[in-house]
Amino acid sequence: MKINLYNSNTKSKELFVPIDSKKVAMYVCGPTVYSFPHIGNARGPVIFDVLARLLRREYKLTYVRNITDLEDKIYQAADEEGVDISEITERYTKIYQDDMNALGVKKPDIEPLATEHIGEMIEMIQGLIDKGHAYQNQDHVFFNIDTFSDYGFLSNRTEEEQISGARIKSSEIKKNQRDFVLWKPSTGDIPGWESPWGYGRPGWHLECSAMAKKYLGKTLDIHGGGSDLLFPHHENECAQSMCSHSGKPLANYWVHNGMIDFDNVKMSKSEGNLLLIRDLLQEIRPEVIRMAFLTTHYRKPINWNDALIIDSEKKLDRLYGSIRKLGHISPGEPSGGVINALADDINTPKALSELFAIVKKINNAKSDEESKQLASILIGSANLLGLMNESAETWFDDLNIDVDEALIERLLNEREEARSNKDFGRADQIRQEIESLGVSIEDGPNGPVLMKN
RNA sequence: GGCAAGGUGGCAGAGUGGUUAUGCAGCGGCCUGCAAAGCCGUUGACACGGGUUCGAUUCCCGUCCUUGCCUCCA
Repeated sequence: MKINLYNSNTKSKELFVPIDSKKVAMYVCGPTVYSFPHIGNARGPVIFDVLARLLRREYKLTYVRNITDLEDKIYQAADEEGVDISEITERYTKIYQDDMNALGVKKPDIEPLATEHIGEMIEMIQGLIDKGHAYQNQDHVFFNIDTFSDYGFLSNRTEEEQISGARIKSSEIKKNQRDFVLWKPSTGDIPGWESPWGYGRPGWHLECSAMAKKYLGKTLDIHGGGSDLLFPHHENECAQSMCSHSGKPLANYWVHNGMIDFDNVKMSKSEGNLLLIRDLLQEIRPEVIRMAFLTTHYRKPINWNDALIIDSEKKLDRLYGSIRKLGHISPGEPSGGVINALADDINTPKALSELFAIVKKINNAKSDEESKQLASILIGSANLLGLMNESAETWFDDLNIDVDEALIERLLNEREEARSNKDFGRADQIRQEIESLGVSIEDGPNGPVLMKN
């Protein structure tokens, strides 16, 4: 299997060749745990989950996704609620993990906490100071950008561009206004650790560099994250890591997922248009959300709206519909078409079209035997995308609405009686009544089947 | 202003230098008491203007428009 990935660094699709032909090291920037994750927070995890599933077919993958439990917004949240910082971080870490699990995102191999790696960070800062890439000033330590001539290579920004575009106020304690903080002092209730530069805490970008190095080595095969992290977060990670590791690249392949828009406006805290996963799951089944993500190629924006949800649900209806009458089917080997689509820069829309091609074959199959064989391939293929995790029975039975089952049962019996008496006017009347309750009826060879409207 | 992505049929959304995406919706059949589901067939597209080419939706240039990043953000 040859995998091609779009590398943000070179802005082109490249053949993926890991450093070790048997192993792959992948690091993805995880959440800052200070509030409920929103739908945008889930896109990356779902995409990288698909990539991980694909990679595991071929390689021994070590997938690391960090938890940032060390950040000023967390302290602010704790302060506002009047609770301990750990209460905030533990609560939202749990919620994040639960939400991801609901969406069928498998756990990464390692989920390190920033607060458990302060030692590694201090060590990295010291190394940078020793090499002349960082300097201390007024209890702060800054990365000295002027010592890294490649600064800006990842996000493709020249120095002039960074300065002309920047609205950062020039700081008196920095040598260059683009220098970023590696260590800063902590006062009051803000947590801190003892360090050679006084009591304080690390700057934002450092944790990823330190943890990536610890668990995966100096150069990663794949580094992933949202496209909005490209600058400055990943640029700064690169600077720190490369200067710490005598110029070795931090990652060979940079993979960035696109954002989710809401009415064509980016969903973000500052826009105040956050859609929480938790709230969404009240109304929508998790697999529908996952399908909605996979409908669009990962690098493009997704516009989130009701039509997308309805569409996604119907796609799943078609997938599950094809295996509905076949009983229990075990997942088989995924189809080559699906694997190839995913291997081509995670082309999930193409992979879905391959799934529907199998559905068509199942529906056209001449025998049950043939259908079942194809269904096994379908499920195995869909599983690679993290779809079709339940049985068709569960999918269609899960009406997910409040219904008076006894009432429907009674109406159903009444209708069957009318039908057997060829009183079709009455039968249709009852069907309408049932449909007004949110349930539709399908008459099949084995009697009527209920479906959600 | 700089950097980057994109404008595909009614909607969503892949892809391609020359013939089919796919899903939903529509239309005509089959099936059904009627429907639904399923099947068969079918309408319908590549922002605009140039250029390269035997031929461009696909490559190049320009125009218009949309979006993201440049500041915490997935």
